[in-house]
Amino acid sequence: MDEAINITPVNVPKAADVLAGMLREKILEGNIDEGTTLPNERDLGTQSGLSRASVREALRILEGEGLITTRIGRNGGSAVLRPSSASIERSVGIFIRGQRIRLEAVLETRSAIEPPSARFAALHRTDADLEEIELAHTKLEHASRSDDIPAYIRANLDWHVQVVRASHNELLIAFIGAISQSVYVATDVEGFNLVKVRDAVIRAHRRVMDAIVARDGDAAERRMGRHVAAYIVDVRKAQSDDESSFMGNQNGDKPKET
Amino acid sequence: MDEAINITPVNVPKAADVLAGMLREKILEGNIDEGTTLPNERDLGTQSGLSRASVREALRILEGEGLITTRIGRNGGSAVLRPSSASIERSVGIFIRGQRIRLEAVLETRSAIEPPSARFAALHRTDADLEEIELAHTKLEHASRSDDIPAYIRANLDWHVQVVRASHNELLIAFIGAISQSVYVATDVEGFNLVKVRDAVIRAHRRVMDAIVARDGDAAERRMGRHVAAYIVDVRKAQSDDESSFMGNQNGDKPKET
DNA sequence: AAGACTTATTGGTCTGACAATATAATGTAT
DNA sequence: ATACATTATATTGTCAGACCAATAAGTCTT
Repeated sequence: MDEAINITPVNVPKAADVLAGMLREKILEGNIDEGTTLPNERDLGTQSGLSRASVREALRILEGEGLITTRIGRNGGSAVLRPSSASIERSVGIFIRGQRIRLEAVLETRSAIEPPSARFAALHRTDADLEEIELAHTKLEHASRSDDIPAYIRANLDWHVQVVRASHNELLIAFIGAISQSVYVATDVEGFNLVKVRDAVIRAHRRVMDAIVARDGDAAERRMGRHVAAYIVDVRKAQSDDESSFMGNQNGDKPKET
Repeated sequence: MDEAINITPVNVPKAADVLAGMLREKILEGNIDEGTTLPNERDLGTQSGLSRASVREALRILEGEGLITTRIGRNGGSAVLRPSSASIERSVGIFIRGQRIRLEAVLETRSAIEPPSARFAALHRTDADLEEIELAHTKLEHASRSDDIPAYIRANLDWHVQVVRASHNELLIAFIGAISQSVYVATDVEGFNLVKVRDAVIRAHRRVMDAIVARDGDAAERRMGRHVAAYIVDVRKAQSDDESSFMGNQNGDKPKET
């Protein structure tokens, strides 16, 4: 009896899942131009033999995956989309909040990704990339001089994103973008964005940029590594009184103002 | 007239989106234990004032985000789930396929993430982590000795995943898991898994493991960096005849057999 | 030619019903 | 009393059909 029928657990996929899977494959196959609209919901129903309700559930799934966008009205419908990093950013954000990822771990992840990204930026950059990075740096300096802390934090974040963009590695860009929102929350803490710290940040950025301009990958990686390491130390110092610093809350939950 | 009413584009969220958003917040808030079931669809309908169809669309969205799982039957319903890395893996997979990310970029991403992960592994590892890594290494050696290439590739991949797991950084673990599938496809190429290469891989792994055992972060990062760099060179060499090597196809699309 | 009106197409939502399924409750035989 | 078969029930899965809402194409008027 050891070689009995022995079937696997019964597989009962839902109609909407099946249809979503079929459409997903068709889209990822790549033979459909972006912007092309799928048949309308009623036609999809008759073609697939499903009700409109099931078709709509399938479309909601695909919409959630960032594969289509749906517009109302005449000439509306579900248009095919090239999946962007937005979907990665969303799932990473949910993961961080839902798993209560420690702030420390988010910064650690950034400190892992950015130095090699800086290396690739130095190796693969174009002149246009340099302009973007310089522009972000100028905005950072300006925000720092005018003591506009929120603008400073945003500009700081943007500079880092621009550097990674210069790597021309879409996955690294997506990963950095995904954790940026959390890093933003993390660095919005009292006593962290003091003038002294800000000046050090600006000088460190300058050194990294020099290496990228010179296409010196080793130096770019090394300098960026030191920079983000110092960053972590400063953040840790600035919030040492806040013990339970996980990322479960969307609000800033910054320490009390004194 | 420069300061007219000037409203932003009209905001017309769909009923299902609104409900999904409310439920998402409630879940991520964290006050609901995993496994708790939401009210059934009809109750959700009456409570929210929406039809069951809209409620179901909302639930499909949440299901896609990995926040709930829905079971049929009495005592069924939608149970709250802790979001796992599975959702990240799915969105990254879609991104890689849909954006036609170059194979080169996937390997490059891995070569960026793994060396710092090895450093963290050396710093944060437990003895249990070491056992897992050793186990994976033993399997790798065995597969190599028995010339079981598929098993060898899987074991190789698993070893790398185990090292990153030892870093105890959930985000890095999720990222590596997400690109592992693509790396698997990438490394399943003719002429890459020769005995000579396999022996070098095993020796390199040994050196990385020694550093992790010794809690030597610098050495672990350096050795892992050299290892994955050599990896890329070997892959590039083995598939130099295949020009259009992007990740748009789920099948192996390995070079023709000679 | 410009603007106002009409109409057609499409997604958005609701209602109500029935089918499928998994568990709970109940009954029955040992 | 316990093991097992049967029935009842709660819940999701699916469908059909209708109407509303938004948008753009078509048409008419001036």
